[in-house]
Amino acid sequence: MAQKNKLQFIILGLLNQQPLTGYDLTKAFDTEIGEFWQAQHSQIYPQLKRLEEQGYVTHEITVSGAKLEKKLYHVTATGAELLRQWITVGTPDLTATKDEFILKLYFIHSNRDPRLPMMIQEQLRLHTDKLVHLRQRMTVVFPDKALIEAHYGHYLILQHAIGRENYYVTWLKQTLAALPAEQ
Amino acid sequence: MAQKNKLQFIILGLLNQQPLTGYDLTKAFDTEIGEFWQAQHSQIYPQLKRLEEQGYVTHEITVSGAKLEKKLYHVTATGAELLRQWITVGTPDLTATKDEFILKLYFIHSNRDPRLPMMIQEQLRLHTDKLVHLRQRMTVVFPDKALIEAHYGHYLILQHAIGRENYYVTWLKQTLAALPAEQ
DNA sequence: TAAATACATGTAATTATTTACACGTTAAAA
DNA sequence: TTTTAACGTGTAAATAATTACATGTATTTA
Repeated sequence: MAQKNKLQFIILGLLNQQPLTGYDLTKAFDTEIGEFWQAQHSQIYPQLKRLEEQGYVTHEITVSGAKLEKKLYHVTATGAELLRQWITVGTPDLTATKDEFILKLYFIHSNRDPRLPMMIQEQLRLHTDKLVHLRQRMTVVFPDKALIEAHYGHYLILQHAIGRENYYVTWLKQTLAALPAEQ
Repeated sequence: MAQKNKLQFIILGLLNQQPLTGYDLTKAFDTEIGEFWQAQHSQIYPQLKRLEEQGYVTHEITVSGAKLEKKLYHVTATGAELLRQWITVGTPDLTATKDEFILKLYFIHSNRDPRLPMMIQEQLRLHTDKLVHLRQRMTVVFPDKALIEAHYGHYLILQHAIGRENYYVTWLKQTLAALPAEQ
């Protein structure tokens, strides 16, 4: 029971905060949720349809401008209950992170491999950029304590992501510094 | 080009160290590789067949006991070259970690939610156990410096995993301690 | 006002991954 | 010596996820 369709719960969770369109949901995966889960619109629209068939969400049509129809989805009482249950049951499976760089490292046997410095420097750039981006988001999304209290979980996961990237950057720097000097 | 069949490279990388059977490869995903990638035997056997059709690996049959046939796979010259290329090209995509617990946190809005302490404590147990297990592996796999030098990449990823879990545990403890006292 | 970008919703095809089915051997423990 | 666990190799079915196809509207910028 590894996957169990987590996407449905994420959608329910997002809709439980406020009614959204499929397009809005898709965008949510580009920001904070995207830090921990990804989904394309081609996965989201069919999932919304299924959730509606099962009675967990409903939609109303609104019209923007002259004729553009939007479907604004919101959770039903049973949908909210399903969400509550998902959050309440245990989460005993630690899924392994699929990190391609780390995977490559495994196959490098010598600390004198000439590719190592370049590889680590590339990751250092990427993870430093990400860290900067996350810290920036923290200041934008949580400028004051009232907002932290109103969206505590969101605050926690941003804080967690920052700490995680910070560790990654620290580890990369250390690893780079520990490499033998080039001959 | 998000996925690009990384499994094939992992298999090539493992076979490049020493000839292995499909069964051996499957087991490798239970230990260190499993820390960063998972695959079942139902994925591995067909992949081995495809790699052989493409000329990247070959196999020889050995017999264990009276009649148990094993297929021992090893990489070809072109297979080794494909592996080398994969390691050498850049790794610019930071794939998001899919962490179900963190996902659930996002939908908890108040730091007074009665489920929070229980949820964090469960994760604390899980990640502490994992940390203990990883540290244990470090002492078992790398008892001396010579082994570290011979398998530097393997050492690095174990060290990285330990640091990552250590951060996770620290963050969970901190988060638990920062929760408001129960009423 | 024309063009570009963002908004908006879907389906089809392909690939990746998991779970279940299926069969047989060998070595170790009870 | 029997039975259990580990060894060993595969396929089938279902689900998850990505990429490509397909179409049209509204708003903003040049």
